[in-house]
Amino acid sequence: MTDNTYHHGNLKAALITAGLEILADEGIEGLSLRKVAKKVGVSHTAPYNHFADKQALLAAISTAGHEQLHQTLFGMFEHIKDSAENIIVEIAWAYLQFALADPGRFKLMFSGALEVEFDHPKFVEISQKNISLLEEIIVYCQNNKQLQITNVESAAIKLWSTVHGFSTLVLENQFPPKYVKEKNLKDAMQAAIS
Amino acid sequence: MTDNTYHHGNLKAALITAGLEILADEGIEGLSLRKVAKKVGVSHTAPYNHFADKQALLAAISTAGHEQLHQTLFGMFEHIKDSAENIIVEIAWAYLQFALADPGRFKLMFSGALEVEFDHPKFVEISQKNISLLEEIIVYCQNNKQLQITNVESAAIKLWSTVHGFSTLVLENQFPPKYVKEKNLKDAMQAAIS
DNA sequence: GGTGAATATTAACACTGTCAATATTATTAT
DNA sequence: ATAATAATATTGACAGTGTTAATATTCACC
Repeated sequence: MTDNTYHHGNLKAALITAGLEILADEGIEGLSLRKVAKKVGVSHTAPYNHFADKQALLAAISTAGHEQLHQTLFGMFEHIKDSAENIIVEIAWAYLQFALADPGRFKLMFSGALEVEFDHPKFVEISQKNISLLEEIIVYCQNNKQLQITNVESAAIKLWSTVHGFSTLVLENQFPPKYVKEKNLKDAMQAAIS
Repeated sequence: MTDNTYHHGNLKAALITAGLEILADEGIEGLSLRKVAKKVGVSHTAPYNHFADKQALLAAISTAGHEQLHQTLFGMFEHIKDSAENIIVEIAWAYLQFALADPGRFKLMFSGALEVEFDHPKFVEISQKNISLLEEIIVYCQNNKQLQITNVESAAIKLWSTVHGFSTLVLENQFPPKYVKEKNLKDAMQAAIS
């Protein structure tokens, strides 16, 4: 219950947010257990009381990232769904912006730093939530005549695949420069998901 | 010129292939500079005569992986182009199989372990070669009436994005289990890229 | 054959994840 | 409330990591 003595109080949450900060500041390379602990002001083995090992901490940070992504996409959808001409493109753009805004976070989220099945039901939950949101968006666009779809589930997987693939490849500089110039990135993206 | 004395002879190439072997055996976590050196039977600082740092070695291994991918896809295309009903699906399937066959290699290839622009023109070259192959395939399918396309470049980016995104998300277990059961993985993929 | 360049080795450094042993605080039972 | 137990944190150690500096060996060439 105290706040500056032996017991921290809510170390678990503090470690996760500190991890996200390090991710934003130094990228995925700088994210070490000891550095996270030091940032919170705690000994380098204190995290072991809350996470089995580094993997578990990374998984928790990754899950927090997925929650941020969900919040970003959900907020975007709520904000534009009655005004945007092409909702899908706007959502895809938000996804790419999320990746570019904090590449370290995005890379951790999709770097398989997790043993999904067993340990982290929370991750499965948020993952499900994200794809459900995509389905919701698709259904909305369908009703809105912005989209013609027969199988919503397949459409969601397809959309996520394309958007995620494009974002990843941009992030990793896999496209030859002439294909994706920075200026017309949004045009390139629109062409890629159309 | 000798083969078992002080000078190794072709250490650079040996390090790259040893790196690929470790990647296949132990995954990306087990890939350390020292382990690669030990596998080749050389001191742990010998690699520094051929690579500036670990990043440079990883970039070289990654480039070798891209060359293997190119060879795989090119060979597949040559083999099926006159017989397959849906070339695109077969190529996409080969891409996914390449990823699943050696996840460590695939992850390294697309894990941004490189400072593309400057150091490694070879990487840019092979990257260009791969997307050119995709374009070639698309043009072939276009002539073959398997595909209707207006802009080949955009189509290549779109195809690569979708296939790569789907493969990555499968590899990282991001799809909820019910969406992609192991048995109908190919069906799911076909739906995703159709 | 001797000289310089290329290549390899040994030794050391700071940093990492992890474990064992210990210390402190919180909670619960009596 | 006090004693016992659980929860939480610390210190110290260990092997493994990337990297650098200093040194040794071999190669290519005059």
